[in-house]
Amino acid sequence: MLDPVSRIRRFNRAVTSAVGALDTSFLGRGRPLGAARVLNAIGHGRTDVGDIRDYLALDSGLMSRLLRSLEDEGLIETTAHGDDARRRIARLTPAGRREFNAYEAISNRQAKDFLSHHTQREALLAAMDLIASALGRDGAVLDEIDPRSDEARYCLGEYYAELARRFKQGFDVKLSRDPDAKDMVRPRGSFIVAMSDGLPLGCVGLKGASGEFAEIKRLWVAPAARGLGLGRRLMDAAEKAARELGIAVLRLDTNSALAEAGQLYRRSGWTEIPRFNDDPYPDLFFEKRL
Amino acid sequence: MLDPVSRIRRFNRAVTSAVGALDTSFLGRGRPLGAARVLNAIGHGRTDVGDIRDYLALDSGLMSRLLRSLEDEGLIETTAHGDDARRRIARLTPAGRREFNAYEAISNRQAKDFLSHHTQREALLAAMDLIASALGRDGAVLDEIDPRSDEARYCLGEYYAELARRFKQGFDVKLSRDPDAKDMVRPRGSFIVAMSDGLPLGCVGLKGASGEFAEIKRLWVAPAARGLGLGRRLMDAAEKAARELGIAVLRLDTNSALAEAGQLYRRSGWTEIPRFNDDPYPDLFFEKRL
DNA sequence: AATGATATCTGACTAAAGTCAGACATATGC
DNA sequence: GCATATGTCTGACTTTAGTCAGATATCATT
Repeated sequence: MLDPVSRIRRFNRAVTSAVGALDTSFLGRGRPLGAARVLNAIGHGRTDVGDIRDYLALDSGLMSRLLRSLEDEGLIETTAHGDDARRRIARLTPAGRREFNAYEAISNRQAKDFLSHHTQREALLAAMDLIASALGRDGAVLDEIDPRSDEARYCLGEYYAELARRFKQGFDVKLSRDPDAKDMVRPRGSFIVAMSDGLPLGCVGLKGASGEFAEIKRLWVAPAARGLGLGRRLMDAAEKAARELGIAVLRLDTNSALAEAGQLYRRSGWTEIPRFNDDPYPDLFFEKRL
Repeated sequence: MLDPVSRIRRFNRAVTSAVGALDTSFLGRGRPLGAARVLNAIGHGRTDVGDIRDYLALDSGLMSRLLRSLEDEGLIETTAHGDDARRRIARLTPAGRREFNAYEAISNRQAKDFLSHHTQREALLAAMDLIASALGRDGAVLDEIDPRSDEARYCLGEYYAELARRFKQGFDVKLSRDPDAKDMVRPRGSFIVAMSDGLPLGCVGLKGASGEFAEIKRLWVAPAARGLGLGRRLMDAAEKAARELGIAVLRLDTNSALAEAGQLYRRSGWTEIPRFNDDPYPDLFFEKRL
């Protein structure tokens, strides 16, 4: 009764019926599920017909007919792609936008209903994040963004909060050598986030232009996404950016309380070096030559 | 990006594609999904045709045809129900059992694959338990069982472990007034577990025959299932059993460290009374007249 | 300009799922 | 015993999903 496989299968059964309920409620708008799925994909910003076809795993003939039926209903318009007239772009008409909003409202209401019936909301949401990340393990996309953007600031906030929890003496950004955002933007450096379906799951900063070496800063992975190799991917991406910027030597500082991070560095070709700055928080220092 | 509704919807999307993958793998056995679902329902112990129809939400005509096709394949047999000859009972033939096992193997393999790709297994399983319980909130079934059965012993083990965590001074069953199992079996008392799809989610004991009152003991709800009103349901079931056994006065002892429990008692008609035993652990005592 | 690759569309299918009215046998209440 | 309700089955549909072989237009390369 405790065996992991039956626990997973119990989860599968519970979730299958929940998904079925959502599908059924979508039928309430008098449109087959296939057409509703295409409309929703377009509404969520997928405009390229081929892209939608891949995403929904549809046959090209079926896709074409579904598009036609939505067009006949006056919900979408299709135009040729500017660069390549073979490709088609689908867009919602105002009527289509209204219909899409109605589907959104159904989904949102279901989500709210679910939440409102439960007291331990944060635990439930954390569990959902964890599972969504685990299921969509290949789903996280790495993006280079501005370290002052909302997504980046969210990641940094979580990162600082975690340091505060894990360091015995707490953590105060002001006491640490906080890198200037401009040093983490090309051409001097870079800032990379891992996004999964709108949720930031991790980040890393490459702080360049401070002499003979550049630094890796602010490597963070959301608790929900640990154990999926995201830290590795972020580090690889940061190294790649460093190479592109012509950086030859990378350094970083960390704290021995962050054991997973230390392991990751050692396993990916970093070597420990003596202290190279006077920041009060780190007690471990690494270098890697590219 | 942090709003609860989008987090739930991200979870929905992740899970929808996972469910789709399981469905697709079921098609590998050359049978349409509808027939496979019926076969699996029968294999999992649903034998009553009407019950299967409700569970899978099938039209009676469709259901009948699916049964016929499984019968033609030699996988099931149907017979009339003993009490009511209108109702039909479906059972697997040996060939059907083999085919069902093949589907089971597919599900089990998928579950194992999923686990083997992740490092934080316990966290993942705990999250799945939590969500499965939350989604299947009406799914928990209360059963009266022997307090020496595996399910009961599992619940009690979890209960003791939780007390040990929550009491400052720890918890040792041997120091407490551990009720004799025979006092929690009819006709003297009762022991009730809440089972959800094979997983015990909670328990409560009714210890009778010790004089002018009976006692409620060992009320426990699994962390994954808290906030769903299961404690209330268990207490109601225990009171019902007490009434059936002709018990007029119920008492219980608890500890103020278990705040939720105290709240539950107060909200369901129990009144605080002076200490009525010398057990070292409890510091709060309640009574309820039926 | 010719060739081959690519993106989409059309026509002609099949399979699966779902619907509905009515038939039939059996149960239940008076 | 009779009327009514219930559970299952059959026949005759419709709708949705999915498949496949070309047709057509466009792009990239030589």
